[in-house]
Amino acid sequence: MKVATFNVNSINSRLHIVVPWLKEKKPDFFCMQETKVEDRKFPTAEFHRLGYHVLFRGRGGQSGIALASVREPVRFSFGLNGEDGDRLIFADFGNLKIINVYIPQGFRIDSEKYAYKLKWLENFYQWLRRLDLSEKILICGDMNVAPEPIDVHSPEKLKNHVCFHEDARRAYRKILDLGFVDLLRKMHPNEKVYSFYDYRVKGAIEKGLGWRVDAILATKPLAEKCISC
Amino acid sequence: MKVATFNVNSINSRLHIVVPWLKEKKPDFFCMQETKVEDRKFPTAEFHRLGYHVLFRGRGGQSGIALASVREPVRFSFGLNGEDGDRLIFADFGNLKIINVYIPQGFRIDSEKYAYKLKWLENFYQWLRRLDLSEKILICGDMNVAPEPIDVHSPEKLKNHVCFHEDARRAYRKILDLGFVDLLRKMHPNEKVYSFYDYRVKGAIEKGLGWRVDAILATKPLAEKCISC
DNA sequence: GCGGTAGCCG
DNA sequence: CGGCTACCGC
Repeated sequence: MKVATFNVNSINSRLHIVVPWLKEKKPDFFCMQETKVEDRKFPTAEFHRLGYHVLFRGRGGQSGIALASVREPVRFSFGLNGEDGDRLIFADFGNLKIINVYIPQGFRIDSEKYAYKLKWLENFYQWLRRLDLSEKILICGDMNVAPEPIDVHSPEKLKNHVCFHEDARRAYRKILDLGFVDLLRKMHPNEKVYSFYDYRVKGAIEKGLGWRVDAILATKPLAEKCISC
Repeated sequence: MKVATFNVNSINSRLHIVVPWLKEKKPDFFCMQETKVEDRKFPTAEFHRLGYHVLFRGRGGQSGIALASVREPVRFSFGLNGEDGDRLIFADFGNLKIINVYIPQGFRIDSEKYAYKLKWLENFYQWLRRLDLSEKILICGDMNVAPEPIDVHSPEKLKNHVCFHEDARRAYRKILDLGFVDLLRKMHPNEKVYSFYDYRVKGAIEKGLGWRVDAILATKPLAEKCISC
């Protein structure tokens, strides 16, 4: 079984990358964040053509989330208790449950948006607590949190960044401590692996100025089966 | 010798069409109107890469004009007596002079803009009178005038349109009467040939709702040599 | 920098 | 419809 996650920053502007990639890699599950499209403009047909079922929810402009899967989910829901439906998909595939999430970015630590991010993480934590973690559950997505110093290029300089600030990391850690295993880190305990480079930073990729803010988290029964990440 | 004219409606947005077309057709002269780009953002390198010299003048946003040529002009100027430099290029290639023009559209016949268009046509006429029409001279461009009923899809319905109104046609006719031959009409005296379809009109192309408002005019010594248009 | 939005325009 | 000018967000 293969699972992938990608902050697409507009699915319609990224189809030329996503479609060939899916054709080549054929993941069983493909989680997208920041689809930036209202539901009636979602490119459903493109996914169907590739043999995927697809769940999506967006209001256009910002956020928006989607999950493509070879199998059809037996049930699914959007958001945390009905709120913020364009930031979270829960999909139950019977033997596997997938949560695809786009956690708020938070703008600046002195902003309302950061307070909202911290509250969101707490709500998410409370919502996750109800789950039976002896089941096979995945949380995939853009966490907008780099959990450890190894996950950012300059831990000291970035300690007041909303994606590495101690309060966000603590709130995220609380989620991990429920019993979720960060698969990339499990498979590569000491390796610097980045999932995001800011394209406002000139030469970020060449200079290694990256972040690991995207992740796939698994409950222990599932993490044990992970062979590669 | 091959000459082409194209209202590009933003050269930077049209490069993906213009570049392959130039590679395939290799015209000696390529006249562009509505480049909609200020000079420092003009894609000079793209033309140089294709082996063209290029003249351009624009203030960004609207209008803007450019002329690509395999040969370098021996002299050139923009505008009519220094005015409206982003609507006209005069380029002297020694044995051939080319005038690339973007005549004002005029909005509506009851508007200031239409009065300006008529004045522009008169100024253009006065400017052209000074030329020696025994020389080989071309006027290429978006004339924003359909000269004859055959040049619009619905002559009766469009008689109050700024591009077919009698005053604009009369002013344009005065220019032709200086001794310029409309090459398309010379080569195809009775054929409906359109150079423009309004993309706000649904199905305009399929329904034949076109206009011939673009043209290549030649002085008689040059018109005689025309083999195809 | 590059996605999105809106209103303006031919 | 698809350019433009703007602004917003990450």
